[in-house]
Amino acid sequence: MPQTGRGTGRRLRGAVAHYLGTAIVSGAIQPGERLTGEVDNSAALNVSRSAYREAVQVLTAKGLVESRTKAGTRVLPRSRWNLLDPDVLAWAFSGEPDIGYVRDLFELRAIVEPAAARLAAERRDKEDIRAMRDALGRMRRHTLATEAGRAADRDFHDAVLRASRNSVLITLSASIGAAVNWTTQFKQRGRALPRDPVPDHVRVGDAIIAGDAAASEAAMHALVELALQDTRSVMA
Amino acid sequence: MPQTGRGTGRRLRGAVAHYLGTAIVSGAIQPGERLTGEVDNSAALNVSRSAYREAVQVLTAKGLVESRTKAGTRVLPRSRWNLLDPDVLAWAFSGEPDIGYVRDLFELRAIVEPAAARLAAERRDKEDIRAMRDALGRMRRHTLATEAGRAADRDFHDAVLRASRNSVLITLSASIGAAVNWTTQFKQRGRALPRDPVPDHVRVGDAIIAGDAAASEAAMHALVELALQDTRSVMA
DNA sequence: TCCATTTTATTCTCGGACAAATTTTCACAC
DNA sequence: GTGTGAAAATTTGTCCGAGAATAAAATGGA
Repeated sequence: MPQTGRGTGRRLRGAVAHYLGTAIVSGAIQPGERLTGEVDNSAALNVSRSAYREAVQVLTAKGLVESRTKAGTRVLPRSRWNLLDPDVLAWAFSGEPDIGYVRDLFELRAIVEPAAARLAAERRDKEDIRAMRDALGRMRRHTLATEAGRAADRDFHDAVLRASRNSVLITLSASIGAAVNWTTQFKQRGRALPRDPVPDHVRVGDAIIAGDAAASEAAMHALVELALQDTRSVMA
Repeated sequence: MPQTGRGTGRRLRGAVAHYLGTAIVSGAIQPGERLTGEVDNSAALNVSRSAYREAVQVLTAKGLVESRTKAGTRVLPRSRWNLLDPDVLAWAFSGEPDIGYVRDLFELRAIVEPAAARLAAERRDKEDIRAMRDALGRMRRHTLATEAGRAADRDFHDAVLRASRNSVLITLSASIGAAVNWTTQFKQRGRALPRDPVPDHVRVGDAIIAGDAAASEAAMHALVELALQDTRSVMA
C-alpha cells in the first residue's frame, strides 16, 4: 500500500481503514460500487487478509460499507453514513472537503451550541467557570494564529458543553469540535482573519458565568453566525 | 458463547460485538476495566480469535474500548463513547436503559427537532409535503398502539428531517429515531397513553406545509415537550 | 417462460504460528 | 536504599492457509 499516513503508533489496520475511508468519503469509490474482493485488495495493499478484514469491519461499524457473502462489500448510500463519527469527519476533511458538508455542520452547530450555552448558563458550577475563564485567558494571550490559541478555543467550547451536563451534547462536541478545528485551520490557510473573534468569546463566557440563559444563547448564536460568515467568505 | 441474540443473518462477529457492547454500556464492565485477554475470552465465547478480534474492532470504532499491546484492551471513559451511534443506542436500550441517558436524548431532541422543523418549513418541496401527509394519514388510521402506527410516526419525523435538507441532521435522525422508537414502545409497555398525540403531529405538519417557520418550530417544540412529559411520568 | 437444481464466487470462520510492543521484573552498580 | 539498564514475560498485532457458509448466477428441464 502507498504509505498513506502510516504514522507511528497508528496500526496497520488503522492505515488501511484510513486509506479506504478517505477513498469512500472523497467519492473516489461511489455509493453502490463494489470494493475489490478481499483476496485481491489485501494483496494489492500488501497486507494480510486479516488486517484488511479488520479495517473493513471498522468501515462497517461507521456505516460506510456493507458486506454480504457472495455479493461482496458495497459502499452504502450517504444517508447511511455516520456523518458525525469523528473518524468519518477526519477522513472527509483530510482531502478537499465537500462544501455542502461544511455548510450542514455549521448549521448543526448554529442549532446545538446556542442551546448548549443556554443550558450551561443554567447549570454551570464553580469548576466550569474556572475552566472557561482559563480558556478565555489563554485565547487572549495566544490569539487564534497559534496552535496554543486554537487549543484554548477548543477547550472553551468543550467547557461550555461540559457545563451543559448533557452527555449526548458532549459526544457531539467531539465531532463538531473537530470540524471547528479544521475550519479555523482552513481559514488561517487562506488570508488573515477579518476580525478578532476573542471579544465574541468573552461575551459568551461572561453571560454564562452570570447565569443569564437568554444572553448566553444569543451571544453564542452571534459567535457561530460570525464564524460561518468568515468561513463562507473564504470558501467562496 | 451464550446464544445471545444470535439472530439469523446476524454474523457471528456481530453477535460477539453485541454481547460485549451490551456488557459495556450496561455497566457490567466499567470504564477503565480491562477485558480478558483475546485468547482466553475468545475461547470462553467459543469463537475463533479472528472473529473475536473483528468484534473488538467494531467496539473500537465506536469509541467503547482501546487496545494496546501488552496493556490489553480497556473500556474507555463514557465521554469517549459514540453515544449517538445507532448500535450503541440499541445496546444501551436492549437492557434496562439509563434514565439519565434518556433524559439527555430527549433534551437533544428538544433542541434539534424544532430547529429542523423550522428549516423544513423553509425548504420543503412537493414531495416532502406528500410524504408528511401520507405519514400523518397512516398515523391517524392506525394510532400509536399498533406497529404500523409507530412506523408512520417514525416516517413522519424522518420526512421532516429530510425536508430540512441537512445531511448531518438526517444522520442524527437515525439515532434519535431509534431512541424515540424505543421510548414509545416503553410507554406502551407501561400504561395507556394519557393523551392522543396525533393532533400534535398534525399541527406540526400543517405548519410546515404552510411554510410557517415560527409556527413549525413552536409546534414541534410543544410536541417534543409533551412526549418528554409522558415518558417522564411513566419512568418515575 | 418459469421453476428447480447446480455451479460458482465471495465472504465468514477457524487454527496456528510468529512478530512487535511494552510492561514488569530482576540484577547490578552506585 | 535507590536508580539504571538489561532481560523476561505478556498481550495485542500480523501473517498464512484451509475449509465452511451463503447467496448470486448459470443451467437445464417442464
